[in-house]
Amino acid sequence: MYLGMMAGHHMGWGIIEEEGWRKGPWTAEEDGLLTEYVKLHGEGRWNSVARLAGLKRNGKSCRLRWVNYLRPELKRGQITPHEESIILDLHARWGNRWSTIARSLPGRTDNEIKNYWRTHFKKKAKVPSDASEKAKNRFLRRKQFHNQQHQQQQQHLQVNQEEVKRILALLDENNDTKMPCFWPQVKQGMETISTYPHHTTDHQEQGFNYSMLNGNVSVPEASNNEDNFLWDGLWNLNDVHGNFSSTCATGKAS
DNA sequence: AATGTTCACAACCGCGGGGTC
DNA sequence: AGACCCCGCGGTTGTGAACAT
Repeated sequence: MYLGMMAGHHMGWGIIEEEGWRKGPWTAEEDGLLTEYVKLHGEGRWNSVARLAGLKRNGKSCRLRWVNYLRPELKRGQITPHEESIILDLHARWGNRWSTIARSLPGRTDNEIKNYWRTHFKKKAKVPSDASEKAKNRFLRRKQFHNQQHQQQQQHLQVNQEEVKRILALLDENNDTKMPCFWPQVKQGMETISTYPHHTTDHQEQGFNYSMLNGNVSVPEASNNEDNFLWDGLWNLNDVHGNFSSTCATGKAS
């Protein structure tokens, strides 16, 4: 995807600023240095990176590169239809609070979601025109392709459902489900899939009625593929209910 | 085939909040 | 108290790819 292209050659800039900071696309070598730095020192103290890792990048640039691109827990690939529906839901609720929305989509960054929204939905608010109709058609074609991919993904997910139910049963036994940070995550290949309960259809009237918010954890019925596993990290809805710790938020450095 | 338009996304910027001295 | 630093957020820009005409 974009990685090889961006890392492989620069696109006409890669400027050295007056202060000596490099700007523009990151090279594979810089990525390696930054990754090595984080392995050794952990996330944070970004302004030390230049000195300690031998990078000619300012802290801000390093942090951004790590958070949006190099973090190992990042999901690659297209936004799935169910991720899209979460984005729509949460955007309707919170507006452009991209980082908040991103916390409900493990492996996705605020930048990614922001870009996705701008590309796919911002223009749709305008009056339909020929051009937008064509764009819509293109989008639908892509979406159809995504759906196919998603169905394949669901097949993998079904394998994990048994595991999730097993964990939930254990949690029920221990009556321990009021600990949102304890919500299980299931590994699927390189991806970590959070397993929050599915929202009900009337969530827009009620705020978010994800059942676990009251500590009542239930496994969603396997009604259909599209909605079945709409479970990603909504314990981070502390903004809504104000009483959930977000310390388990994905990817946040301490 | 050439040209124009739109999409996708990495990266930058400015700003503000929180912590520390 | 306030100056400074670090960090994170949201908005914007720039560029190549993909698509349409």
